[in-house]
Amino acid sequence: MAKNLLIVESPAKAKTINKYLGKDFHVLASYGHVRDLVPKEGAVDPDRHFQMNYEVIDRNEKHVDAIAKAAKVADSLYLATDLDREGEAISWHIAEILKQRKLLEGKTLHRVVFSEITPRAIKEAVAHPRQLSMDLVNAQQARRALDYLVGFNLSPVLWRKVQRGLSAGRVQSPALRMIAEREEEIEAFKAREYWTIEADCAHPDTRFKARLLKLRGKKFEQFDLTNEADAMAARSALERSAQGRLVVANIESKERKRRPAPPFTTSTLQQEAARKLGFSTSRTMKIAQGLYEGVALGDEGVVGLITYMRTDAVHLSAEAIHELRDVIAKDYGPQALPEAPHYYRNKSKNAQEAHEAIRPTSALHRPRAVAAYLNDEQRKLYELIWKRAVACQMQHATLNTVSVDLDAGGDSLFRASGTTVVDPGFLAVYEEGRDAKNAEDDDEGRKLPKMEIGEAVPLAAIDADQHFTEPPPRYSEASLVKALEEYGIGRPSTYASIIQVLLNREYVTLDSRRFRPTDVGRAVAKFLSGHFTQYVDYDFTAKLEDELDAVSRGEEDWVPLLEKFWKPFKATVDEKSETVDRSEATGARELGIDPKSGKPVQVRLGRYGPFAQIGSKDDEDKPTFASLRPGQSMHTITLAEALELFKLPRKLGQTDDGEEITVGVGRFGPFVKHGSMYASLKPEDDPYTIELPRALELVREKAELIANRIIKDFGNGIQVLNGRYGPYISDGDKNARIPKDKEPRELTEAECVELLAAAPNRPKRGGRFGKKAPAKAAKTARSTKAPAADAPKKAAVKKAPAKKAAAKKTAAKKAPAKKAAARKTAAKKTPG
DNA sequence: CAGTGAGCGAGCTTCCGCTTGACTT
Repeated sequence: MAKNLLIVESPAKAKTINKYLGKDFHVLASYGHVRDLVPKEGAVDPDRHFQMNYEVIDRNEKHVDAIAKAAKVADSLYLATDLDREGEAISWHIAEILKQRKLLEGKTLHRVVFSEITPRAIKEAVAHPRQLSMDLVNAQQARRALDYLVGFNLSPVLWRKVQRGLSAGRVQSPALRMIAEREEEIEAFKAREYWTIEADCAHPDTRFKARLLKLRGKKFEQFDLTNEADAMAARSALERSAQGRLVVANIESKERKRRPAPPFTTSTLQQEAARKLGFSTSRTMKIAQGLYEGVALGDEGVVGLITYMRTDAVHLSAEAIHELRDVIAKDYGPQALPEAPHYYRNKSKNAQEAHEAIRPTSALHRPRAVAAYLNDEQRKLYELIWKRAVACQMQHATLNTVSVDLDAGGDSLFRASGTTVVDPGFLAVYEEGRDAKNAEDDDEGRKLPKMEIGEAVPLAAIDADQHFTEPPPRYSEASLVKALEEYGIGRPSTYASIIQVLLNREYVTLDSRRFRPTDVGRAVAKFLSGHFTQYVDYDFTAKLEDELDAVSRGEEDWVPLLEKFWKPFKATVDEKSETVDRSEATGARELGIDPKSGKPVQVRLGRYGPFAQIGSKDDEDKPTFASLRPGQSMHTITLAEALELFKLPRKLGQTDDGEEITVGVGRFGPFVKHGSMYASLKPEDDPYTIELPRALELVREKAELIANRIIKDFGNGIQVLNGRYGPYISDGDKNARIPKDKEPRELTEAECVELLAAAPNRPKRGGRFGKKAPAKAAKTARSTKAPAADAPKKAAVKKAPAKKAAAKKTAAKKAPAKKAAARKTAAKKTPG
């Protein structure tokens, strides 16, 4: 048995390191954190020096046990978790657990760290162990406690003031704020008209266009021409003074270098994969995880193709640079190889740099060579990572920009620019994508004809074009991640899940891959930034990081740090809970007066979302209510649109048997009702205009569906049914899958009873509390165990209803037609 | 599963950051 036990966080890492260290070492993975605060109230006690109540994370219990078992027979323990704050804490927690289980007696415990997975780095680390840094651990505990205190105190305020089940946190709330504030900017934006003037030059060699640079002795600026009359006048004047030609007044040629982008971090990988491959952040991470864990490469066996994908570091190991340079010289020639390697340093302040940048584990695994073993998405992502890493060590590109000034007479000038590549350098392999095009991009690759000063260039036409400034764009997943990283909010391992939280809470929706805040999202963002300003400030995390750094350097103590935060925070929570009015917090609006009743019309945010209301609860007769339609927002709805909502339900007519047919909008969208049967409208149907024949058709379809749903009915509640995922058995309470080799139609009652008994227990719906999916259920499910073994049943019972409801919610949401986005078309450029 | 929204107040929700698998109605 191995004498030494070494613990790392990731099992893939454990596998690799095992190979490097040989027989004397047994390498195990902790699978991330092993202990965490109990996920309920009172996990941190501010009254008792912020004492923290930890427990082993359920899903990692088996890994902890494996570590404990191996520790028992080992002589020495090496805790080799990541070298950052979180990694130090994991090591400490493992040590604490082992101490509690009395497994450390008579053993030596070492802390070792490395920031790259190479044989050299690992051996070096093992040769130079150190002790656990309690300062670093305490910095982590402070971070953990603060996040808990913010989240578990702010969220309940939202439950009381806005809506049940909502959440707030140090990271998610500023992220939401960004999206909500961008929406306000867009709504407040007033498009400005401006005109550009271009000369269309008919040079005998090449036709080209030139932008107006100077008009009647004055430098031409964006808003110098803001209406058609002025633009036309300017154009005519230019036409008159130019007299059919422009004279070359000046030629400037400038050479400049372009340097390759640094190798990928999590954030830049997510951005570039979105730009170039159209991947979502979670897609990118999933594919990268697969490449990291390993791919079967024929004779070579299973090989991890990339280094760790959750990193904020841009540095590369010496070995990696060496190999990249070899490949560059071999594949692209010695002139593509700079004399010295390029070293990159991190710009983001909160970087913890526990890993290398994301790179191929070996540059020798060229994309073309491994392509056969990868699926489509893996191939694309690997190629991107490989090229970026190779390019970052290549020669810079040399570009030449030629600018020609053309005199139009009357002290007016046009300028044409063209940029050509003198030496492509790294551009031969890879160039980073861009989010927004600018004028310079248009010039790129454009080659102007050879001209000389004094030469007259024939003028084909002078064009004046109308433009409108455009509002700032809504955030995409990638641009949100970029913004978060710039503020130091969130970590590489959480970028994708932050987005998931905002979506799960229904704070935002993705529309054409851009974030739009919902009414609830806007209400929460506004409430928090208005009443808890400093805690959802974009700089809150950065300031916290400074303090945590001081703690980790041993200059400050973590308890006073928390004390300093907690007192004013708690006071604010208490005060706001008392004083803030609920309808103010939810952003209620008065729209005007209903002409029919003379009563005021309001939009408010209720338990089930935004709704319009005519009259108030103090009136003699009760107010009437109507939910807003999908796509409508309480921030933008008009009185007329709101009144329209009250036209439902409509009576369409009667069937022969005297049953009434009505159409209305319910929780699950527009529907036709016939007796007690409801049939959903299709996306192309409009509840306001639908007529009787179409409604009857929908009713008939629904009846048919119900008839076909039942494959077999045994009369005792047990049925064989047709569902979304194919046929299944149900006793009304519990469902069972049908084995592949069984024909559903031929199942006997006894077989069904047996299958139902064998099926896993599924509790009934969680009733009215099942509306939202807790982020945790989707993400970590910490409180859930397999119902087997010693797990308390309660945990499983708790989780399932929420998950079920969440699935339904999304399914129901797909049904209504997407509102066609009305877009302005004329705008081409934005100022600044 | 299908028209709720106030208020009464059972019991309930919620954070961030480390890591990988599990499985539908």
